[in-house]
Amino acid sequence: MAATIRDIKEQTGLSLATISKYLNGGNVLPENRMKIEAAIKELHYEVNEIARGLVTNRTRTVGVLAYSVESIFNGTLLRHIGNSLRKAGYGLMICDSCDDPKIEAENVNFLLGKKVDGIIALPVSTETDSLKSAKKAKVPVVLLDRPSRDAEFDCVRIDNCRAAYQAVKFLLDNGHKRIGIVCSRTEYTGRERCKGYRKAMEEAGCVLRKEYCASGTHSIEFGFEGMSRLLSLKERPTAVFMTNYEVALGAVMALNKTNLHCPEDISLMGFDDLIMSHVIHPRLHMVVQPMKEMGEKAAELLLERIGSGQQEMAMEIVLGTRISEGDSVAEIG
Amino acid sequence: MAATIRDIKEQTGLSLATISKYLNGGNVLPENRMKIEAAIKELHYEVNEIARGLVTNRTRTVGVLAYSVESIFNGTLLRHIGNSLRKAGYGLMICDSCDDPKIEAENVNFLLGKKVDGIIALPVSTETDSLKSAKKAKVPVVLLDRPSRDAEFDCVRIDNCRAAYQAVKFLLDNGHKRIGIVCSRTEYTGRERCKGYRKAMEEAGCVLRKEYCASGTHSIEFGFEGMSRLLSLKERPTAVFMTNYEVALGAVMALNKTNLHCPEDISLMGFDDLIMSHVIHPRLHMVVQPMKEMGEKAAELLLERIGSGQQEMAMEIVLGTRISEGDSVAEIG
DNA sequence: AATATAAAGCGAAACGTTTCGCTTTATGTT
DNA sequence: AACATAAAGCGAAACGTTTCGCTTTATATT
Repeated sequence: MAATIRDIKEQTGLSLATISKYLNGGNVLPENRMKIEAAIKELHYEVNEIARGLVTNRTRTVGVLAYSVESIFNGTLLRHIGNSLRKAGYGLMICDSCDDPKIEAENVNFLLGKKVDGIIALPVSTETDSLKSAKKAKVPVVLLDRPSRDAEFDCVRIDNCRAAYQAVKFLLDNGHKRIGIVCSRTEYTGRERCKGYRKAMEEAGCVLRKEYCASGTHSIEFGFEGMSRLLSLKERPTAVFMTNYEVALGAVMALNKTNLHCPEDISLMGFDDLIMSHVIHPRLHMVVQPMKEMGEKAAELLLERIGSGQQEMAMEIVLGTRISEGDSVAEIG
Repeated sequence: MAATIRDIKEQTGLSLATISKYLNGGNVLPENRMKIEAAIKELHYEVNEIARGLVTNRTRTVGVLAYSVESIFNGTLLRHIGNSLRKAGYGLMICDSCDDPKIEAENVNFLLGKKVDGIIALPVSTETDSLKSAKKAKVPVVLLDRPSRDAEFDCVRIDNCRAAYQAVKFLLDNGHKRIGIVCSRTEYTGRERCKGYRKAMEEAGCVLRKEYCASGTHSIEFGFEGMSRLLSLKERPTAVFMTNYEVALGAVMALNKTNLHCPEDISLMGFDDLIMSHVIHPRLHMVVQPMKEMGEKAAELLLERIGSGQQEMAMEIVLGTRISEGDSVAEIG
């Protein structure tokens, strides 16, 4: 049906090799270049990527392994990854691990079967055994957001512990001492952020009260529940750090249910600058991650690895974060 | 590097044709079957989908064109589409249109270049010209959530007008007469839902007050702003219908900012049963769409079209909705 | 036992590119 | 004018499958 390089050959009288050379940016006499271009236009020729893939062993397709495709955080990351890859002519085949390591492992094999040129993975956990088969098949892997425990893969991420440390330090600097945390402990990032909280508190000589640390799952529900718990304490915290978007959303809803006000009665510090924050009243102080850079860097690094072909030492790109100031933190005592 | 069918041939002494037949589920003598299976295991053979694709002209890959990949609604749909397709051995290549028709058009061509076997599209608008090139290339297209203006493509969706009608009818049946609406008018679904609202109101003989209809973009921001507007009216509505998830989220936040209570001071009806609803207090009444069925049906229909090969008359699958009752609607007067 | 029929196997061509090694043509140097 | 060198073009093989049309083998029927 569709025109092939052979039709171009007939039309121009040139050889397949020459036409192929033209298609891949090689040098061709101006005269022949014209001929080829005319023929391409006339026959609506487009190169068949499948055939090309068969001989070059390249599909110009990258697999994206997301621990969950329902999270808005990942949606945003996905957009940036996609935009970057597209510019390079790469498509992305996405796989949803549904937060299940078993599905993740299946997905890796599926992607290898589809002969992707590389994989960007937002892994379910730091236990990245499922990715070993990719390594064995010499398909480059770049982790995003979450590193592997053994640091055996390239990784683009932020320093979660440090980011949390700075956030809590900010609260401390504003005079807060009784600082609570609503954090998810089900995934790496949450645990790291919790560490940062502890470190800042300890350094400041604050006691780490067990009842100030509400930990649970990465969900709006838990954010609601955790915050409710903190608010019902006899001596409730004067400030609360919420370790991610979903948790913050639930937590703010819990606060709204009471007749306490932010920042008069309680100060808040969130994590992840997603659209919600523009609408919550008062505007939240929050740690912002460079989502765009994260997606772009991951894409960039992966393309580089694909290009080089050889297996290099794993590298880590750790991007900086900053605190976006809102009106949710009061200076006290 | 990897084993090919030729290696299996050497190992077993059978012909390529026979092995290929086995691989594709054809009949082979038990004895030979054993040999082949042993060889496959020993050599870790896996069929090369690229080579297969070249001759069958099938990639077992489906393109998904999403108007935005940042919306949580689409994330959920994506998960269901992905799960269904995967079961059939299909991968999905996803493209983000960023709510821009121009990008959408580019994406279609990109997908055709990648030789996808079919496309599931959540189009930016009902103006689906960009998909015509897919039609020309005989690549089946199934629209999801939003139909095409000229009904020229298969489509899986709900009856938005009817769903909204029922929701508003529910409010009317509970004695409400002054019913407001916060709706997005930037996309098809929002406009249809608004129509349903009007129809129900008119049928009930209620005046359609202009100031009760807050319309704007599909965003949390607008939900917040629109609801604020309604709440500040001298004679404010006794009930408000919010036409989608984002708008509802913003609207509830706006309500929380005031000291009005739901359902004592105002009743609420939302749209889309996403996780938030389990956490908002009080639990929202809402229209729920069968997201899982939508994703599955779209996948199923597309696979059917891919299988049949021929172009059939476009069909529409319109799924039912229901109202999930919460505690946000009071019976009045 | 002869024959008809079904089942299994086979060789070769095809799918649409890229690439290797070689030849031809053009350009520049002495 | 002869030659060296660079540039462009070419034919053929290769990539790893599937599939077509045919042959061989096994099974069933009379």
